[in-house]
Amino acid sequence: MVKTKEENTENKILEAAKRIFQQKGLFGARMQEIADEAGINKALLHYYFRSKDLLFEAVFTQAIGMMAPKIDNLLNSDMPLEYKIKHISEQYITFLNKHPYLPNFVFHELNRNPKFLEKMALQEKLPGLDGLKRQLDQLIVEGKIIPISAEQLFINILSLNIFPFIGKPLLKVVTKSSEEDFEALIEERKVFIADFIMNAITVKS
Amino acid sequence: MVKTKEENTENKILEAAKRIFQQKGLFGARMQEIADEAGINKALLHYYFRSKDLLFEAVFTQAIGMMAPKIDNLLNSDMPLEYKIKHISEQYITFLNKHPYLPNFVFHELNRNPKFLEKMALQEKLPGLDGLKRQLDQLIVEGKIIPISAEQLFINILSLNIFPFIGKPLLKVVTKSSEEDFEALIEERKVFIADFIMNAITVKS
DNA sequence: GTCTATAGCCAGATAGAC
DNA sequence: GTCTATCTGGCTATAGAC
Repeated sequence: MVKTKEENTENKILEAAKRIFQQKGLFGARMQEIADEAGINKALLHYYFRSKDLLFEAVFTQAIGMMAPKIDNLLNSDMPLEYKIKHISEQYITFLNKHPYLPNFVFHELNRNPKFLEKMALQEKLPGLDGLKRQLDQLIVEGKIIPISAEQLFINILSLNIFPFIGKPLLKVVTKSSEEDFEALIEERKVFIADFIMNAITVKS
Repeated sequence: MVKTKEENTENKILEAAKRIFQQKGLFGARMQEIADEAGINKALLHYYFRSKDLLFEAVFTQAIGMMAPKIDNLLNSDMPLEYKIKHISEQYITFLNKHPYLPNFVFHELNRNPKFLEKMALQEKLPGLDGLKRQLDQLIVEGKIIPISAEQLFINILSLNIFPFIGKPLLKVVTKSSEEDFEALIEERKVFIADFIMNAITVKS
């Protein structure tokens, strides 16, 4: 009987490293801390991943890999625009609720070291805007939505979905929300964001 | 003749520390690096600020102090809502263009250590949503805007203005923008964001 | 106030037994 | 594969001359 994925050491380390790196960043994390979290000792970390940098890279690559497909889905599926916008927020927010540290982690490290994006050959993996652009042009010609650039709409969709997770500490204070209040606000956004965007771009008859 | 603000040592250190901390974060920054940037030696940093933590705190407090008044302006000035929304983006984006590392820095550190917000007694300095709420209620009753919660509108305004600066590395790649292209996109948003929001909340006659 | 030199600590990495 | 013990370098912080 082979060990399950959760039980083997390499995976235990990755899971522990994920938790620690995502909360503290590359420089804030300690190898000892990760070892403790994984229930093993420091030497084993180096046995499996050679160095802190390489362990970090493994965690970071996996994190990007979790966020990218969701974006691709928004941009390049064949569903109608309204359907996609109505469902992207629900999917994305549900996903981020399970991984609340992810946006802060990914964007902080990307800003610190943008060459991650090139280095990992993500240009080829990351989707472009061509699909969305075609879809928008069509709807604009039909007079169904106002003229809007795919770039700006895309930036808005991502902003509205992701920023609340990054800005949570500040937003909680300004909106005077308890933890439960804020969770409710986020939950509400699963439909609120889509309505807001559709209102903004739909041509009223 | 007294030294100008820019020339005195304490201020040279603060400016240098700001640049380094904002790019690398508390743990990524090195005291030696800050000393070099300020054109002095490490010992002087400790002479003026005692420790790395205290120097960091000085920089961070100042950073928060730069962002908060802009938010207060949005929430608690007496101007009409449409005027405020139309001008907040222009002001905020102009400001962030001059301090592009600020959002990433502030929100990363707030997530790492949310007690900064309480510790600095910012609850009293940070504005609440009461003013905006009253303004919205009035407009809703008059039938000029759709029913919308002040909390959600506030989160949206902040998201649309701030996120592009945090997400820049990713957004540049996905939108296939050069540095100049992306700057143009941001510039465009000074008016685009306001139009987008007003479209979303205005009741069409 | 500003400098050089150094103390003291801590974290990443390795050696080597089992 | 997994452990304990240890090396090594680098970083914050301080001592002390000027």
